[in-house]
Amino acid sequence: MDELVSLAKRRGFIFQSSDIYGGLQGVYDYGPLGVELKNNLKAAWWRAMVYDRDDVEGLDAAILTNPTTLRYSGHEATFTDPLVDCRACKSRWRADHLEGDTCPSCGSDDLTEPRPFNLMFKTQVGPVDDGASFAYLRPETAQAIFTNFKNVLDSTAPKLPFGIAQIGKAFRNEITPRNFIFRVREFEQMELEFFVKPGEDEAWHEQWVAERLRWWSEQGVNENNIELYHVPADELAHYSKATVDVMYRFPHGLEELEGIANRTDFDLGSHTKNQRDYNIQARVEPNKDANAKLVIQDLESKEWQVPFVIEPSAGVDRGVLAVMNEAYTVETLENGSERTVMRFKPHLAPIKAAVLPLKRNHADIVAKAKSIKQDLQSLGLGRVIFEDTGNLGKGYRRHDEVGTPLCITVDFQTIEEDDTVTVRDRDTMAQERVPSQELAAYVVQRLKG
RNA sequence: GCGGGUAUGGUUCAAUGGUAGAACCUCAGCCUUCCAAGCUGAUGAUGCGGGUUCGAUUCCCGCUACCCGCUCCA
Repeated sequence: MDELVSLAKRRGFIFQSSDIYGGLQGVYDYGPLGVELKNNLKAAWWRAMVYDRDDVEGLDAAILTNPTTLRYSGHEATFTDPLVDCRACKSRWRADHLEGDTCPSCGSDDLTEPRPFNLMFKTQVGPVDDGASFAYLRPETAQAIFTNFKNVLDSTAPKLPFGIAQIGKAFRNEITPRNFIFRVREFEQMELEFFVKPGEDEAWHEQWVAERLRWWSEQGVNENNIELYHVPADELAHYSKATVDVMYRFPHGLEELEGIANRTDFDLGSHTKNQRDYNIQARVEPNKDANAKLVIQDLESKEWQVPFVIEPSAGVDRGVLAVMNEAYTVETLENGSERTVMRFKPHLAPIKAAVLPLKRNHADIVAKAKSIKQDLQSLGLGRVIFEDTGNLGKGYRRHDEVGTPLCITVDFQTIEEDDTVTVRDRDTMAQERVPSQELAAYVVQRLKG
């Protein structure tokens, strides 16, 4: 982990946030390469979830959230202050209100450990902080998908099963942020809420677990480093009927990368009005505030029903960490020297290709290299850079370390003889001469692999 | 939140009660230079605040951040 952290900083992937003022616990910034990597990962998710499917729509909702939303979602009840349960009389106390280690009700000392809650960030709305008007920073992106359920239904007229996908920031006042970007207070989620007919939920749940494993594999995450964890009933979140966690072998241990939950009809059932008109199976609090029915009509029975929802919910930052960990390799070369290589899949690589002039002070070579850089950049593949280094070998190693799949070198042969360039492969270090005219097509082809 | 540890250029380390040295990186230049190895030169650091002291990077206290364990679950 230490090596990864120092590489991340040295090469501009990830920095401590507010670094020059001593940092801020559990908050990190993404640097020039980090933002590319993260964007690429999110784009890959969006492509797989939205573009490649015909049954999912996207959404980008606000972070500031009406407290009522989080009351009915159950978060206000479960994300509150640290609580201690008395096993003897089943009473529950705020840990900071206890005097000593005994239950104020029955005197028993058989208490649970304080449960670390109060995870939601609050902020005041409007310029005057009189406490009367506040909002939460969303603790998950999911809730806005539920509260927009009718809007999406009305605007896109989907039929079950269908999903709504969202990528965005979420905030939790973690008691113990730790392990670099693994557990942080400001983080990004990629969440799909996939709505299905009640009764078909379990089959869809299994299908989504399989689909998500396939996707992580496509991102270069070795299946040998993944384990599924079927969350036991007594550990399930308040909304869940069943949850399968995708556990990844992070540098600090086996931990959750993504959770795939069967949230039943809890969320829509909690947020809908006229709850009694529908056969809601989850136990929900009576809702007196919602102004919309979050239901969909069954095409066969014509009945209006609250669908079940399967939620694959992945951490973007955790994904970045996993992908970086997978990519990180140090190998010893034949001449005894070492090189560090980030073996990112090409679609995730922060820099797709680097164009290097053999001599930095040879005007024709430099001009040709810059021209090729512009040509490749215009292909829209992602970031292409002109690498004006004084030493070609150093340039190659530098790009190995940031995971650039291809290095293109302009030399004397290019300008004096046959207008070919060398393309050097990050993983094999093999070189191939390619005519300049064919370079664009060649690069496109290579980056597909 | 509890217990333990750490904090020196971008990175990795060194040193000292008299204000810091290296390697690598970076930058500028030279060399028809394809895998970090040549030459010349340059930038850059004691996390923050307080105390002790003639003087603190060094000793003490507090804070902050990071790491390990408990905890957690995107």
